[in-house]
Amino acid sequence: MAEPGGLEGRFNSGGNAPEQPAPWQDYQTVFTNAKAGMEGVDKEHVQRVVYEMSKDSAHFKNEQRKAVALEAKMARMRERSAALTPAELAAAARSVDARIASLEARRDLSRTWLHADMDCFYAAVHELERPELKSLPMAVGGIGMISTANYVARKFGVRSAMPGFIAKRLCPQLVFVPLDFPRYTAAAERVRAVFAQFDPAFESGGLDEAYLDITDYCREAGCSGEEAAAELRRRVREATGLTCSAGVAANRMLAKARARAEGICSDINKPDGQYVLPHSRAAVISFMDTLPARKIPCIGRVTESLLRGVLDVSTCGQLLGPQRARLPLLFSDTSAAFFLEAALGIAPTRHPPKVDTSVEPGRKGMSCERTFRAMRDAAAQEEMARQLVDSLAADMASEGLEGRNITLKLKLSTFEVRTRAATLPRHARCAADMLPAVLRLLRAEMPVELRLMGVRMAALRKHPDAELVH
DNA sequence: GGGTTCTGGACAG
DNA sequence: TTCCACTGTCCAGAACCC
Ligand SMILES: Cc1cn([C@H]2C[C@H](O)[C@@H](COP(=O)(O)OP(=O)(O)OP(=O)(O)O)O2)c(=O)[nH]c1=O
Ligand SMILES: [Mg+2]
Repeated sequence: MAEPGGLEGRFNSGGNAPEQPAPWQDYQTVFTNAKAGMEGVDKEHVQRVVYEMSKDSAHFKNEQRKAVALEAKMARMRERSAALTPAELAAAARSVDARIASLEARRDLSRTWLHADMDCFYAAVHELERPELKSLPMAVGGIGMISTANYVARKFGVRSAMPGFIAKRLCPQLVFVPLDFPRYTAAAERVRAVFAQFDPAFESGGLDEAYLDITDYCREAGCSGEEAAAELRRRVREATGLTCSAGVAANRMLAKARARAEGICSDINKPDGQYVLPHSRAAVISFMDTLPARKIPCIGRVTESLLRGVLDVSTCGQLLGPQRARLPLLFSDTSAAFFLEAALGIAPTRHPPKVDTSVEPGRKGMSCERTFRAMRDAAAQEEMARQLVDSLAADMASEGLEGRNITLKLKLSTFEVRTRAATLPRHARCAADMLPAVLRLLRAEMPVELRLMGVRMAALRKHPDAELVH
């Protein structure tokens, strides 16, 4: 998204706290971002435990390597920013302002969007069948990795994407429940049946969330977005026993950001909530003004720190401030355009056209990867490749797909990731047609000590004699 | 100049 | 089969093609 760039030293040259932070305070992992369920958590304690359990690991070394690379990129962008001339900045400001004006002229506040997100989804599904788990700290996943945790566990600082052994240290009584995708899929189906009542064309993002254009529903039911959200949550609870949170606003991005601002993903834990952003330009502008840029979907940890480190920007309002002229000069055209639209609170208000999945693959790629105990043995690695290719081929067959571009993914014991791709002479459908290329790619990397191997097929198409599934 | 392929990486859930 | 996952999308930059 972002790219090397230049700088503007005066904005952040001397702004650091005088006291040196303890090393664990400096360890910015994904867990340092507060999330739903984190109220009343001793964040310092959590951060210290995470740091102590990480600091001597290969994983930690790799994180440091990435941090150094990010720092270097930031330094290049600062330099470039500092080198910008007043003439360049003035010209850029004119074009940015023209773009803002034209975006503003086409702002569409006529639609009503709802973003729905299930609360603690995987954990809630398990609690449905085993109610006794509700009062126990529980995490879904294993000792290696946690997918999500219930509210009791979150109070201990346990959260998504946290390795289980660290979570166990934070909360020794933690109960682990293994992943059970068939259950989540079944629950998602029931939830989606409810979503369809409000918008038959709803778009799901993963198993547990969806974007709904409820404009038509509201008109037909003669209700407000707020009332529709309450009704949707009521029907979801009635049909599934699960709770969800909803954001309502004039477009999809705002609907999600509105909920993220104080519900999901916020410091305050508010499950089963709904959040409405009024359809007025003033409301949108004032909401965006103080909204942390990080709350915008697509602005992650890295982009957030680039914006802060290079431009001293942390809110959407600041994105539109004096620094706006630097955006197109420091970031790619697409990134800069995206930042502007996002900061203005502008996003698509219509569903994209549907693709016919009986003709189109319905996806761009399909992959399969596995983590295992460090492995050096070449024969064992080749056997692993065979297994992965077998299961990939089986997955592709289940959707009647064949592909022409195969990628081998390796994660070394050092956590360094390598991908090696090959374009096949013709589309491959069965494992036997994929394996030779995969083995060739693998052998070219040997000797290596691996902790993960994966295979991915792209350039997909539906093969001619594919049966239409149900 | 354009296109394509390959690689690494950000992001999301 | 584990002491930091797995699946999928998109993008930028480099290398290579014409
Ligand atoms: C964030 C995340 C989620 N998941 C899975 C587990 C989650 O239950 C499911 C939905 O993700 P989320 O909606 O991000 O989380 P959640 O539903 O568990 O909790 P919240 O109440 O805050 O919405 O996706 C992962 O497997 N890995 C991840 O890193
Ligand atoms: Mg959720």
